Amino acid sequence: MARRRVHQSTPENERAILDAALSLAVTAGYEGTTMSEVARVSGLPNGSIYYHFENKEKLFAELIDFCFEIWKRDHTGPTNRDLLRRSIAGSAGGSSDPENKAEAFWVLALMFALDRRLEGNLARKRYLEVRKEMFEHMVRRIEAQIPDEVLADDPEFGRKMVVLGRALTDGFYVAAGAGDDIDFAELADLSAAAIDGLVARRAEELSKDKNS
Amino acid sequence: MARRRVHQSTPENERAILDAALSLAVTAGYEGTTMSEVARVSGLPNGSIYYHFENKEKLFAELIDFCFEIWKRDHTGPTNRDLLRRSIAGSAGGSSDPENKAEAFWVLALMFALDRRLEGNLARKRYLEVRKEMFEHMVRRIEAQIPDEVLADDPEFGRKMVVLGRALTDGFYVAAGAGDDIDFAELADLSAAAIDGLVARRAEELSKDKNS
DNA sequence: GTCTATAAATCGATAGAC
DNA sequence: GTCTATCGATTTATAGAC
Repeated sequence: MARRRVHQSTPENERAILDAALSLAVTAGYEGTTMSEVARVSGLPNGSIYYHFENKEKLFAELIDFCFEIWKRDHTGPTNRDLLRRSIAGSAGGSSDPENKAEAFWVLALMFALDRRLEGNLARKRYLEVRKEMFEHMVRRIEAQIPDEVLADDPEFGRKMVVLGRALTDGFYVAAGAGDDIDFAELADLSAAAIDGLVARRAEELSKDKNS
Repeated sequence: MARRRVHQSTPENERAILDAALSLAVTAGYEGTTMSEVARVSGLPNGSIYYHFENKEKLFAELIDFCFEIWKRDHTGPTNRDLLRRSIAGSAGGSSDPENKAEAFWVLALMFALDRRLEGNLARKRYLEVRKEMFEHMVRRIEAQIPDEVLADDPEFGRKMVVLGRALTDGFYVAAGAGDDIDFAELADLSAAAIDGLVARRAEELSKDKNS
């Protein structure tokens, strides 16, 4: 028999609730995920959910934070030259890998972005903040790969490339959700090549201007 | 006093119901749009909705068809060289132009694509069919703009470009929904340039291979 | 065909025993 | 802290008068 500590706060149960909420929300979204189902999947009774989390909004707000921490951990390695390729390729595995929290999170996030009836909802507000943090995070990473002359000419160029990259990533998650018949690995390469091409072309134009 | 015809089937009411459903669904999605609200906005009582449409699923399935017809009408002009640019630029005006049915439709469509709990839902099934038709429609249009040598070398190249273009369009609608601070017109140009660059590069590679 | 009233099911949330 | 039972609000859909 394993020892069991009795008089103690049990964050394990909160983890179980968050895990249950995530796995459900990925396929059903915010409004489609009911607190009863969260209770059932987590193995806890209905009332316990409301003991650990004040209400549905706050549960999902904490879920956003919970997932963002995982995302940051997965996207902070010092050596990673093709974030975009990885993100897009990851969109394909929505249903195949249930343990891939980062990808699961992204689908939930898209629903929060689109559902404008959730205006004012605490969880949606938290996601929009996280979305901005993710954006700045990726701007810092991509600017290191852009020639200095390009950034000197247009300091916003890196941000624009991130906007493009995020649109592509979001779009491929939509495609995965719609069940489009796509070779995600190949399209991820094409996407990366398309953005690299824009950077190269801009650098080329600038060097031409200088020599004239 | 205007004349009023009494004993007659009234498709005007069905139009009013479809219009009401669309304007609501754009901001609230499928599940967020209630039949009571549709009734209220359309000006008809609750029961009349169910007289004209069998149930919620069939109402939305017909709404998809209704919007697709508008979309086809707007995207079939013989002279239109930059579909992608227009689509992306249009994503910005989600809230500004309430009469822009084509753009409104796109947002509703994204929700149908993402909400996997609607598996088996008639309206979602209809959208996925329409999504395929839209895809083929755009493939035909883009292949006319791709050099023959490229298509001879890779007959699927046009389809891949449409996949990229659609991902970008979908992604920018997500960005608009999230309220991202973006110059959509400029990003639309960059997107078009990115895809044009891929085509040009492929054509360049092929002509180089031939001369070796 | 139009409209009211309401049924049947489900949701988020709470009360209170243990 | 855990669990059951249930409230009150909301949703889709129907029944039936007009």
